[in-house]
Amino acid sequence: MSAASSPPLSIGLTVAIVALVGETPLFLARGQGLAAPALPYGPFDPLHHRTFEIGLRAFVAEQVGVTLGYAEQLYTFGDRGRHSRQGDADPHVVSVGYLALTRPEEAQASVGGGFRPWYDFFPWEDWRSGRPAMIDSVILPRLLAAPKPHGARYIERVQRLFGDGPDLAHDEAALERYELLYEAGLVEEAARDQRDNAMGDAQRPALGRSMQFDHRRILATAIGRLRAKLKYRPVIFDLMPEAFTLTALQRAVEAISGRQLHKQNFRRLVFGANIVEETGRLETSTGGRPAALYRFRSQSGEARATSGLRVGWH
Amino acid sequence: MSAASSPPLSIGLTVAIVALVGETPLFLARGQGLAAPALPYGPFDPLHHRTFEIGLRAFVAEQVGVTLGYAEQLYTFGDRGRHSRQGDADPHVVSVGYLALTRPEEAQASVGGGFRPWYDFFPWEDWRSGRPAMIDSVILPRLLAAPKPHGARYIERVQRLFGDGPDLAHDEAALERYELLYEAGLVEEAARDQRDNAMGDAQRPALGRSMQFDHRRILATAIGRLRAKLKYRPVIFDLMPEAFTLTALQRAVEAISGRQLHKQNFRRLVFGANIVEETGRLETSTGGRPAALYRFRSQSGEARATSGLRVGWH
DNA sequence: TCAAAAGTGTTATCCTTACACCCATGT
DNA sequence: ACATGGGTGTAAGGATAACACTTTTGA
Repeated sequence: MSAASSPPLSIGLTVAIVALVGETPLFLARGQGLAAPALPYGPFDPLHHRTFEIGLRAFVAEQVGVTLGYAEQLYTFGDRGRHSRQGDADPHVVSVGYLALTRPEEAQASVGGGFRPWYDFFPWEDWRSGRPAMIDSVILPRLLAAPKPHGARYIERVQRLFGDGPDLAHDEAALERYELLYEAGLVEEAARDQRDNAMGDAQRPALGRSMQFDHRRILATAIGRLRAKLKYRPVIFDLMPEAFTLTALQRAVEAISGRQLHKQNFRRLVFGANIVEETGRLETSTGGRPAALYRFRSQSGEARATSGLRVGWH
Repeated sequence: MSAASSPPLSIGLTVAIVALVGETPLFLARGQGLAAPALPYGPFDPLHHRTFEIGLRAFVAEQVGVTLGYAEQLYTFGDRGRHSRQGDADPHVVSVGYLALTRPEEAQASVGGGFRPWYDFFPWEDWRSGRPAMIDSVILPRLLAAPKPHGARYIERVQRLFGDGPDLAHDEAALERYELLYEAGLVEEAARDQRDNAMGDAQRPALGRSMQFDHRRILATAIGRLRAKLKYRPVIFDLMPEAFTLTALQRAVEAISGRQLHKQNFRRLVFGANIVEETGRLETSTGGRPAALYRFRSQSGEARATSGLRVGWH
């Protein structure tokens, strides 16, 4: 009856640490220069740390000197081969993926790595200036011309994830989109992972920058989860400085969700949720009329500072 | 850089297998009679199984003879002590929790365990006949009279999870509710897990039936996830027989979500989503006018058989 | 005086909610 | 005939989407 007879494995923690500087969503990457970047990861040692999250905060503080705010578990990645490289033996590391948020101030202070814009790795996820041209010029043609035999639902998935139907509002489906591109062999990781993949070497796919191991998949999971969470929990404020203008808040939500929002409706939403309060101060360096500075209204009251911003797109 | 230096741990799989017979949501429990039931669990061996899900299906088929339909990972539970009992040494089993669905036919055919109604273990989650009386008569008084010092947000959480605010529609918050009850010492597991808990032995809490280890927490996670999923993916059909009446479908959604729905609105929702099609047959044994039998419209077309049923409560 | 960004009032539209009612069958 | 559950039309109310406009600053 006991599960203790399973073979010993090592368990790792891998974390997507997200910060927002201005209108650019960033994540903390390890590895500079030419090599494909990786997410911070470290072993989980239950003798030293009572829970995953405690272990996570400890190794992040030690390894990269960043203090984490909000953290949540994403998914546990255990596929065989997920941690192998080239011709290595397979150590089979099972990894518990986490999403963590940190404030813009921390994004400067990191060591042994740097924060990078996440849309460099997922250019098809940034719809703030409208539907990215690459979807129609590159992604859809290649997806539909993909040589390999796909499942019955393949066309349906392509349509839902990249088509121009009403479901295009699905900003949360970042992982599904990445997985579709991976399956169709359009990201570099697909070619790297499968030697037996008889993909034409003629045109390298290179949709977005690639990462080591399955870390881009973990990052896609993090993006999707964060975008979903925005809508029902006020997590956006964990990415904001203490005080902010309403436009800055809107730009922040737009940056994370990768969608443009309607100004008035966004304001109504924010005020309706009773989620911010005025500081009384003004921000004058915006270039036009000075903007009122607000702060997050975390102090309980009976106000529902627990809800998120159920944005509907522009 | 490598995570391979972490100490060896054993990894288990624990699964909440859900079925629906009539209007009763069930899960597969191991252990009959007096002992607290447990969820099926088994070791994960990466040498035999390439992924968690493959390993899961294998051990479930072998152990309890049930064929799984839909399966999805829930959460990985790794807190120290989660697998200890009474005075045991702590083997620290990390467990990857899964939700799996199976058809009503399978619910009869299981061996070495049986399917049990999940609301026996979460009576406060069944709102189909209105707000359960026990919330006002037992849960709220005890939560508010809880002796231990709680976090700053405690009252806020009580209000949000069990109060009568507008957020009461939060059927998905099953895990949060269970955790609140656990923290307040109102479920048997809380007393069992903490010897140092100076809880008055006078009145045993016993809110709902208890389970072994942290399996009730995993089940709560499964319930919440399934309820959420219903709203954006047509998973309900994985719990239905081939053909069903619209009322049966409505009762199924009501059973899972624990809420009563409005007949006409539910029908409009179903037809609007273009998610079912008529079989042409009728069900006559319902007691009144015969009902049309429908089936799930999985065949693609351009119809969006991918969406769920965004129900709003009665 | 003009550009640039903040901030607001108001309307059209759709979706949600809920009322009330009719239909087909078994007893 | 009537009880039982299946099945539908339609109107009220509220949330959403988008229009166009005014205000306040710096250059």
